[in-house]
Amino acid sequence: MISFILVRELSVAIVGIKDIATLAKVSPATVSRVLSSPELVSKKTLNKVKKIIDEMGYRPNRIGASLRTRKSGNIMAIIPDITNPVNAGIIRAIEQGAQSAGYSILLGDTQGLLERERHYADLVTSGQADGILLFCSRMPFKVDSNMPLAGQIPPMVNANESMDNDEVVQVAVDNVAAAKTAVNYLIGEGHKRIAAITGPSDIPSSNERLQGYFDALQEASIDIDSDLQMAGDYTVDSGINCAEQLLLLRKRPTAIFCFNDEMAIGVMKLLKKQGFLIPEDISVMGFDDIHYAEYVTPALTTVHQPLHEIGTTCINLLLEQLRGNYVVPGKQFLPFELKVRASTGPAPTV
Amino acid sequence: MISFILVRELSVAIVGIKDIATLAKVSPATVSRVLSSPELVSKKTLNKVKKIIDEMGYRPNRIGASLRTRKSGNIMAIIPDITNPVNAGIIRAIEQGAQSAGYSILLGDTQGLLERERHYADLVTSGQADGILLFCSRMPFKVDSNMPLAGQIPPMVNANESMDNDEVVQVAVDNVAAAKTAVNYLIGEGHKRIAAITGPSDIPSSNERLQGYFDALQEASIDIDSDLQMAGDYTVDSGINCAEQLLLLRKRPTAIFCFNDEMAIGVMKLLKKQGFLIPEDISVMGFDDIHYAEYVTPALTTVHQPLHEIGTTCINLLLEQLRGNYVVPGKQFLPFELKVRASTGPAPTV
DNA sequence: TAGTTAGCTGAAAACGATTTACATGTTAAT
DNA sequence: ATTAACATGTAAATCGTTTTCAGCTAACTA
Repeated sequence: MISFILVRELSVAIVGIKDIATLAKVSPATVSRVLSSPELVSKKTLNKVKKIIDEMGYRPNRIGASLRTRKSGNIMAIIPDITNPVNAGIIRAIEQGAQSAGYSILLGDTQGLLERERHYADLVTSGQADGILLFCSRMPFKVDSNMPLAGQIPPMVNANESMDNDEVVQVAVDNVAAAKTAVNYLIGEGHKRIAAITGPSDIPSSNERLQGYFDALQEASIDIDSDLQMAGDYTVDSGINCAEQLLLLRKRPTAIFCFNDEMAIGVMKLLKKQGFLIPEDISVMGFDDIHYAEYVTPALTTVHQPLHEIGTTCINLLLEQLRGNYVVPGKQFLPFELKVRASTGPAPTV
Repeated sequence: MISFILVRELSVAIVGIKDIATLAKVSPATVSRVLSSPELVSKKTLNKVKKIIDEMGYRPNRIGASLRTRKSGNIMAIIPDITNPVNAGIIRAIEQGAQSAGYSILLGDTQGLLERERHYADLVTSGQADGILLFCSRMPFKVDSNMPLAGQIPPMVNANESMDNDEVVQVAVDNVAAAKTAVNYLIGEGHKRIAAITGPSDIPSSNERLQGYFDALQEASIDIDSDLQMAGDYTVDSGINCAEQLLLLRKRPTAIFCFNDEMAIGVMKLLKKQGFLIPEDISVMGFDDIHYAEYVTPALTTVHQPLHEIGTTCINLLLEQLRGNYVVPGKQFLPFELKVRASTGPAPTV
């Protein structure tokens, strides 16, 4: 218990730029230049200083530097749920890109609470982060909608969600096109009664998927039956509940399109429990293509999202902004892919 | 492109403690006190200053404060893979605990690379973080093993892994006991040929589980057959590969104990593909109890790890250290639970 | 009334780097 | 030999806080 304060003084933080300067018999400024603009200092002093730095194991204090340069070297990632494999996959790619550009990721799991989104967004206001990666759909800043957005918010990119503000740069899959593709495939298999289990109604990406669902049905001249639309909340349990409701219907659907894989897994669980055959009785389609979609039984047909690509695109667009370069705002779409597996098939002929 | 520098100057960063002080006609010191020790300032000035702070939307610059206080308010989480649901689950709990204590989590995904572990550990040396949550088993610092560890490393807790250094505080499930429980259960079901698919041999927790496996067999006087131990790498694919090898054996196992659920899922996939019945022909046991274990078919019997509890315990022990309090080093075990589902059953009677 | 105390407040010195402006030393050109 | 140009180095200001120390006022005690 001789205490960490002591410890840190002694073994870690004691050596500063001034100490190095003294030991190398140069000024602190020279040491600083050795580290950040070595081309400005003579070979001889460069080596001399570098050697001392090595010997002493000197690490420049980032806080001191940040204060002066007004750059923290951190990027704030604001995420509703890090436990969600889609988010985790994207984050992983982001983290890689950030680290190789010398940035660190600050992780903020908000549990969907606006309050916490705001809190984390404030970290950039307070200098702890230089930019934001936002995985939710709400603007975490108070903005004056009469003024151009660019002047009001820090560098930011909206990842894998949609905001209704066209002035923010957004990276995601084209949800309406993707959902439409999925439903078209089901229609192609002869399905006419296709149910949709959506996400929460306040989540734009869910509404976009719903739009794609409508579009596909409309183009195929299939009547839209509102009994076939159920609102889930992206959890397995909600998939189970919604499926229950659907099975109670007088005219059951022959296919169920779930707006994420979790709910699809729930749906399959219930269907199997009730003795339904998948896909012979009812086809099940997911969305996301999480890792496990492939391993449930039957393997889940779903829409693949390119998580790694989404992540790298996000971080690149953010880094570009952080470099002070202009990035054209608006949605940037990445390609999705329909993964046809065993959970979908032709509509029953009865 | 009129640039963020401009932007930030104008709309965000311009108001500092001095501005508030000037406006409120007090000294910066008083403003600081209003924020951090309001009991030291009179009601009247308190209100006056608070009002100005509100009006101006002033947020203290954390970097400036950090420089002075030598506390960054950050905790470094060093994780081999954030995509792993076990890690993600723990992190989520940690993040909550950290945030309510006023700390932010810096996320470092190392992809298992020592170099990156070191890099992230260095962030505390450079003042960017005050403590470390380590999800791997290697010490990311050079330490002199002749000296007590306490003086050489910053506040740190080892999460869900094992380090062979008893001086570091560690939080996890008792892997040997857990594995032993799992294998005992299989033995109780009449299995005698029980295979083990381990993790990488350089991962302590995997070796601990192997030890538990040995212990259980030994106590039941079952001969240990080295053909039945396969080294996987915690991926679904390695589960598939190992299962393949096991099926090629002249005397096949009647149960397969996988050291994580991913590999168990792979094993089940292969078994089903080859027409084996689970658990009638072969029982499959996992470890971790990830979210999806419940939803594969048949539902996976596995060892449940209390992720949330592990997370909160980790963060609490770290916070305790950060407060300067002594924390007794060594392993702290959290209770596991055997979840018996459908993938295991009595040994075939042949 | 004088002296003490308690309660507030302010001035100024940190914290550890970067960076500007300037000084020195060296070389090359006239 | 003088000067200009350049290479190299230094001193000092700066970033935005916190915190120590001292000072002031008002209230209380003797």
